[in-house]
Amino acid sequence: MALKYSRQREVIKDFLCTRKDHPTADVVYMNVRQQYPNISLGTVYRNLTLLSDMGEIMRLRVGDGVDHFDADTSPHNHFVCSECGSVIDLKMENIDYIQEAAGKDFSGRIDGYTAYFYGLCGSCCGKLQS
Amino acid sequence: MALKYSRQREVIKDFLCTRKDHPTADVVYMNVRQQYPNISLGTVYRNLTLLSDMGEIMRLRVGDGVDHFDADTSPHNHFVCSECGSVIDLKMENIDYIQEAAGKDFSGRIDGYTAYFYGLCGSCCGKLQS
DNA sequence: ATTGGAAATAGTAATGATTACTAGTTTTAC
DNA sequence: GTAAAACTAGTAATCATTACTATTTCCAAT
Repeated sequence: MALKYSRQREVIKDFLCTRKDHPTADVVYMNVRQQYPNISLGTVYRNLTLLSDMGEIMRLRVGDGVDHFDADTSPHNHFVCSECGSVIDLKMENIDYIQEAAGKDFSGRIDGYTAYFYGLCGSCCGKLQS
Repeated sequence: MALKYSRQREVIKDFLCTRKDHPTADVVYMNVRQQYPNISLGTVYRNLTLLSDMGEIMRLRVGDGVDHFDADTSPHNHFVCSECGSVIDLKMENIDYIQEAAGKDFSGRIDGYTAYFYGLCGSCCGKLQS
């Protein structure tokens, strides 16, 4: 009996599945509280960690000091806007080749990688052309 | 007169140049205090930020919750050991092509990327084979 | 060389994301 | 039904980093 059902965890997972913008724990908390008014922030954090440990969701450390979460666990890369901070999915060819490249002259074992691209998102790009 | 000389900044930069292990602000603080006993942690943080803003050093956000700093500003990639947490330089071919790949089907502007590889370093790899 | 003011410093307090703790509640295997 | 294990809400603690403040240092112009 490793894992027990919890309504809170279900609601958190369900909410995350409706979003494609990689919300932070705090954003998840704010939203989930609409349907589940007295859920605790600690519960949100614990379940997000649990779900990502189980591989049901992904934790994104994009380098802005706050963890983001993604219900889409299929392999894909992310873009982070330097202006507005939004985290966006990238549609691009597979680049797993870089993992091979990294392992060529390395004495340890490489299990994976994370790649984040940054710059200006489409919306911020337009705004700054005035 | 934008930037003024400071002995503290010089000592911090000099120390960082002697290290290839990408120390954290706290490690820099501990070590610099040997030659400069009453330097403040805030001064270390402020100068590390200043130096990286000027492009003299690099700030590495490897996703372990602590910033690491690197005096080597030439383009290269990093490996993070999942076991011991050490951050190691990788000797590998240039992979800037992934930035082109990311920009192909993207409406914004891509200015750069960060790629971190993870797994077991050579030393931890050996220890876990018992 | 003196000096005025901008930039830097030490020391400390504040911030903010995340984790830990605790007493009580829910789930579930028997 | 029941008991143990897992979970929860609420709160306190942690820890990296930033902000604040009174004082000191650097340096360009006199």
